[in-house]
Amino acid sequence: MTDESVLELITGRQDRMRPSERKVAAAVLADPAAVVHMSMAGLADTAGVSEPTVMRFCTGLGFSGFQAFRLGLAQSLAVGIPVTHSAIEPDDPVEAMAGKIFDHTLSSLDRTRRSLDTAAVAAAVETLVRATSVHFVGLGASGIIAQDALQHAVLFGVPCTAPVDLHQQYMAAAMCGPGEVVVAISNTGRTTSVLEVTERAKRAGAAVIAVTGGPGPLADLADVAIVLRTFEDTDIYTPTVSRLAGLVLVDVLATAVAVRRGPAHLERLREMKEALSVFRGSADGSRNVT
Amino acid sequence: MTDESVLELITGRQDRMRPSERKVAAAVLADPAAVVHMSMAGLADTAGVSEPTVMRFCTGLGFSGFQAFRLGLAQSLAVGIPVTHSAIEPDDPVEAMAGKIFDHTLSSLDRTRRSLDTAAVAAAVETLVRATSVHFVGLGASGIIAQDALQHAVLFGVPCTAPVDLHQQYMAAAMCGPGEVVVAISNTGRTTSVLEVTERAKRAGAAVIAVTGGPGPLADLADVAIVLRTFEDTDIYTPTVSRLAGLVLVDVLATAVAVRRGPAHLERLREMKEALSVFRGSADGSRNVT
DNA sequence: CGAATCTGTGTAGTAGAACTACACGACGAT
DNA sequence: ATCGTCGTGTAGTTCTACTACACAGATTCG
Repeated sequence: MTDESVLELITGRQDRMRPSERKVAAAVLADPAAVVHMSMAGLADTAGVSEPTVMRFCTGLGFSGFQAFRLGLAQSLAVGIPVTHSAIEPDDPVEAMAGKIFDHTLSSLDRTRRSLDTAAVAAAVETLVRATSVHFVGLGASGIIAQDALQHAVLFGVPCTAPVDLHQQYMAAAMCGPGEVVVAISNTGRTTSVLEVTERAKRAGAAVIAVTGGPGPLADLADVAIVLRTFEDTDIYTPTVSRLAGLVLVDVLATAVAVRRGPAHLERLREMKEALSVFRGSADGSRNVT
Repeated sequence: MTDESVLELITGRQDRMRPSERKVAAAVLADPAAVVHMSMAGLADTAGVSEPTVMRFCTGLGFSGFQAFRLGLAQSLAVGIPVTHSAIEPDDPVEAMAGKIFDHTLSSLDRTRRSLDTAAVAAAVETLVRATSVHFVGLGASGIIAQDALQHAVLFGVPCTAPVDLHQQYMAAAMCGPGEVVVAISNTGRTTSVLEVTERAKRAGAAVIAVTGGPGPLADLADVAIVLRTFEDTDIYTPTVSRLAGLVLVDVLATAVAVRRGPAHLERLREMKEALSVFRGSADGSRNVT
């Protein structure tokens, strides 16, 4: 599993390619979905080159042959074409926009999955398991992630907070003692307020887990830094995928910690989930999300 | 694009299959990743049947042949194997759990994408464009979606609210007038409090958009019902994907509405995003998410 | 400035793959 | 008990991916 999609790979290398291979690249980029169902001869024909050229194109990309290339391309497409390759146009109908946004989200989460540093995640889990209490801090979209993490508090098994107010965040950080953990969330990793809160928490003796979109001040500051790589939000139309990646990470952390806490803890959770069904009219207690 | 993954398709049909085809199904289900790189002869061999049987298996599933089947399988796998087919075990290492949760999330969002009723989304956009103000209501995980929607309020271009408190939600609903829109979010679609709020909003003359995980009381009540199909959360280990699907939908609605509001509105948005950079130490104004 | 080499491309051939027509055996029905 | 049908494997065919080789153009070195 590489951390780059086939489409990215082609785009990146096409200027280093030989002229005729570049023709193939153009043909693939023009209509990737069609290429998936083509034979080698078909692609060679539409690109206006010979079959061996297509073959060289595939091997040059690192694939063992045309078959492997086609398979890889199919997988990249399944996960969705990022908006980098199909931007959202103002006059798109709603269906097209929905499709593009879902595609972009999926491919972006796919990148996060591929580039995720599992060792860092494991370290974070270890830290959280040892924690006596956990504080989630973040502003804006990252604040949403913090609030969502709080909803999973029962899974973490220790008292959790996620103050929405910045001052309250700072107060919580300042009152931290050893054994407490602060999870600082910021996609940019350079939101000054969050950095200040984090610094204060460290000084107070708390362990800091940073959740960020890339290296930066926040990651440097933290004891454990989890980087969530997504496709950058360059355009105004571009949906903000970073918060989704954050939520998935919350899922991972919460379940991993819950599992580590042992079967007794899980049993209590199950009972709690069943009890939640009183808020619903039907007696269907198997569902667990409102 | 069908709304079922290949793995689901096989699982669903395997009891209606002929004995030898069932062998093939078992072989595929046992190690789908390996099958992707097999030849027809290879699969026939590991399943203990002849090549034409494999062929019949593929055509029986609705594929034109083995090639098409293998391609479809590859795409299903790229999107991730849902936990239905690879459950989370308590003694999984963190890396495995992270992988499975990401896989499950991706495949679940893929299902949402495939089964999304774009006509309903278009209708919702239409309703929102006409709105004089919008209120988002929901509790628990769905409350998170409401809060996230509020973060996109600027995109909607009209005053938005998303009260966290249930009573405040009810009050907002009761004070609605014609032209106002209530977006009611509930994955189960049967959370009684949310139903009450929604009913009250309708009586007050507001248009109601329901965001729910399936048909039910809430969907019946709404003027426009958007159903987000995900993989059901049956297990306690299972991550809760419904909120992610909700967030993506929020993205879709927000961008679609913003685009519909015209270029002047978009220009104001761009300026606002640039202004947001003052909260960051660096002068990097191109990023837009904290 | 010319010859040699090397890079880039297409041609021809081959092994193997996917797909198809057919035949055999087993089971159920009349 | 025999006929028919359903399920399965065998043998053959076509088309596919892949490979070895040869030619043309550019480049470089004598």
